[in-house]
Amino acid sequence: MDAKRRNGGPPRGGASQAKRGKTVWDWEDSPSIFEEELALFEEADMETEEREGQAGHDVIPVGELFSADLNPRWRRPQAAPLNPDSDTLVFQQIDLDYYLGKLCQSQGNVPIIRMFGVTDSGNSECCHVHGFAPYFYIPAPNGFTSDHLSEFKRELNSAVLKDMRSNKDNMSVTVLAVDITRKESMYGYHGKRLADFLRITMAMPRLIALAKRLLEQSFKFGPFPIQSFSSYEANIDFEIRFMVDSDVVGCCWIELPKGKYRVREERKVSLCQYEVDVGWTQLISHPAEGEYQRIAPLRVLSFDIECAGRKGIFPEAEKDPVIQIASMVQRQGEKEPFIRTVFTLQSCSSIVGSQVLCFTKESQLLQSWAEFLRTVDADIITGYHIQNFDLPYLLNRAATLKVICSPTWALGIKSVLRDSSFQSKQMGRRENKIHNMEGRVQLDLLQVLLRDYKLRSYTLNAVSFHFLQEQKEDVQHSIITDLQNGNEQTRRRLAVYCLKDAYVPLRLLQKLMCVINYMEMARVTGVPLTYLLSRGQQIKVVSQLLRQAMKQGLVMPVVKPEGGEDYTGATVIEPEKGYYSVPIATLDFSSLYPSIMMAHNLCYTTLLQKGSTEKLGLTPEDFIKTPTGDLFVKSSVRKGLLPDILEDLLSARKKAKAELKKETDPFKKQVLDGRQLALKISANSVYGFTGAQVGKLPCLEISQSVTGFGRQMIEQTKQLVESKYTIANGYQADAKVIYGDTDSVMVKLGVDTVSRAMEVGREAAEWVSSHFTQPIKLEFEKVYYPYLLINKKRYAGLYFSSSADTHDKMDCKGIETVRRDNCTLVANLINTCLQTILIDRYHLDHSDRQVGTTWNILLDR
DNA sequence: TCCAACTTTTAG
DNA sequence: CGGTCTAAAAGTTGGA
Repeated sequence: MDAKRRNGGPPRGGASQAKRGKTVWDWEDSPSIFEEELALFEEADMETEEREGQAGHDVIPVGELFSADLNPRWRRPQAAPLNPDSDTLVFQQIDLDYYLGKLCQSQGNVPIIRMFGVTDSGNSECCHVHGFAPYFYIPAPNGFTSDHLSEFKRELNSAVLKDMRSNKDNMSVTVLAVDITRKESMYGYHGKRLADFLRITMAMPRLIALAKRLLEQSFKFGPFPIQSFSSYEANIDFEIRFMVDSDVVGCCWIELPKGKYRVREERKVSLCQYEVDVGWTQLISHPAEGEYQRIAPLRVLSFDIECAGRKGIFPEAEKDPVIQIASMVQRQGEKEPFIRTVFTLQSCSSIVGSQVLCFTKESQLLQSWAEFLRTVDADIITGYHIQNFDLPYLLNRAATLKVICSPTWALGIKSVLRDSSFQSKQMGRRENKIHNMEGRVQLDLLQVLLRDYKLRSYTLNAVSFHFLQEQKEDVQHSIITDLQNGNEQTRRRLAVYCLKDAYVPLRLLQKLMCVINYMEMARVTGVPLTYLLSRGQQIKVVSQLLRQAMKQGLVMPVVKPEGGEDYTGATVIEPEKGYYSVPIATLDFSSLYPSIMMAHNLCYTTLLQKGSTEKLGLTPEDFIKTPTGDLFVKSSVRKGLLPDILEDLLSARKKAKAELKKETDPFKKQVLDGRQLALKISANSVYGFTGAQVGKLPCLEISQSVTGFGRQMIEQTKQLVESKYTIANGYQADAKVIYGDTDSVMVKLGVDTVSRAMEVGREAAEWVSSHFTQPIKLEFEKVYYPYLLINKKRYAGLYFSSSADTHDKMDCKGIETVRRDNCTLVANLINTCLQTILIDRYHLDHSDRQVGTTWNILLDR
């Protein structure tokens, strides 16, 4: 009896049955709220379906666990037969990578793109895309003609072969092709002159860097002198190269027309229901518009493991066993998980609403769970801290017990662990474990939260409370082993805890709309979903830049990273510190940096490098000089790529917001809101990209000009407001800008009501806007009343925006209440103080004379 | 006790 | 290989 499944009455037993003396646990009261929730799932299931295996009484031999009769929900829907001659295959691609493989026996390895996806009917699919090869460019040397092509190719090929450390694949052809094309470098404006470039196509992606290095050092061929070549687009990931060239964006829908693809019956390498081969020019990529905005019914699996650690020692996979694995599987877009199961070591009492599978041997538990994972065939695997804990632990544990090393988790590819550490100015050093699982997207909720949310605490309990207002089942880590060594009731207690830990990430995923938001970001920026989770900000801009550049015959240079000096950023207006018991209007430039770049046509392609003006014979009408003294041509001469990208992003955002307003379907609303957000973030990261000094294409002329304009604008705004709103001009009082930071000014307009401040604020914003170039726009944002200005970047106030009668919130910036480097007592204390002096101000100020006097002393008046 | 250098955290 | 930006406050550390 290796595995059993039970379904019994309410939990019985308790401390009296525990083998270990004292009552370490105090739990045998009523079922928890979570247990009731689980039970409700069961009822819901019953209404819609006959009793399936889910609620049986029988003990099931382990071999039968995966039988379709017993666990019909585990598998995906049956895949209809696919006839490539008459059927078109349409699927949403969710992951895209490449591998090296042989097209036929005689030839060497070639890179093959692989797309994983899901069809509308929920069938999984793996598509091998053939025929796309990596390439890069170099400028053609002077006097180069097509007659030199073959010699160049031959020389480069032999140089590459000579330099290869080991020629494992026994390649003889590394350079597949060299062609002359007319291109222009995107860096700097040089009169729209196309020049000859050599497009060098290599046999494998990793040969690109090699060829680039050889050409950069010194390269001799034919009658040409030894020279070094700068390279273009040699640092582009192969996946991105393919996606840009074939107009595929992350998570888009792909159509394989009938007659254009082949179905694999044998030689299947994946566990997908459909596995097909197609040529890279045959597939159709649909832009994410209209019906192709939809999302396929993806399977999302969330899991959590429990280990029996030794007292006071963090569990180690080499020593401590895995005792439970809970899993929940949900279809994207549905409200509840349709699989709820926990695998336990040793017996465990039943839990209504979930399946309990008990094992006597840990190795069987692990093996069965791996089989479960393959059977469920999830598209997205989630959980909390799975990337650096659960998955590595399972893998190391399996290695220790010498099980499930092969077959592996997902594909026919062995899963291995890799350590990666990366450093950035922003994030510091960060160590991560990488666990390959081709075809399944690993979405560790902890990583998502670390990336996108600033929280006081990242424990699952704290996060759950923060977002869901719910506490976890409380089980101290120290008693896990005791619970395991107790009886089937204590192990049940543990299993409920484990199930909740698998359930909460699913809830969070839903609440934060992670899947939708990430998918929209992938679609907007054009990178694969997995890039968003494993890579930084830059790749998203590179992807967009390449797409835009390709349309105009521009190529992107490879620049060697060299850190330079920091450049000047934004201005913070010296605050007039104090407590303001009058309304303070706040005016903001919306999307300041993007709109500066658009208004002044700042781009790589419009930058005039030293001496270019004379060389190109440009008149002063053709270009502008930025506050930092850099020169850029006007859009009448050439429209920049970055302004183009930004316009696309911002107009798409406008469109998404308009659609959002009209849309009534809540699911489509979520998608549109996710898109709107992705577009905003993308627009704002373009500036950061140009200023990233160790980046793919830094251009400080752009970034320092942007901040330079920003500084100028905030000063000008201050002066404009203070010059117009004066007593001399017939206003009640002289307006005063009391503070401002980067893109905002706080103005004391001298009016005494919120509604009046709103009126004047709106008018002022509009008037100031008219002094700036389109699309720069100053907007009225909010009124603070009252307003406490402590210092630069530290203030608080009651926030009025939607209504002049009631405040939306108490807004605190930079103060202890929002900082995470104090204990909560400090935050609470300060928060109470602020509430008192901001919200209860009338009480203090007017009604209570005694306190009112103290108040005046405090305010120094 | 003071101060400069460094760290952490936020605003935008 | 990977890695948006600067300004600025306030706290910590360590040397004189």
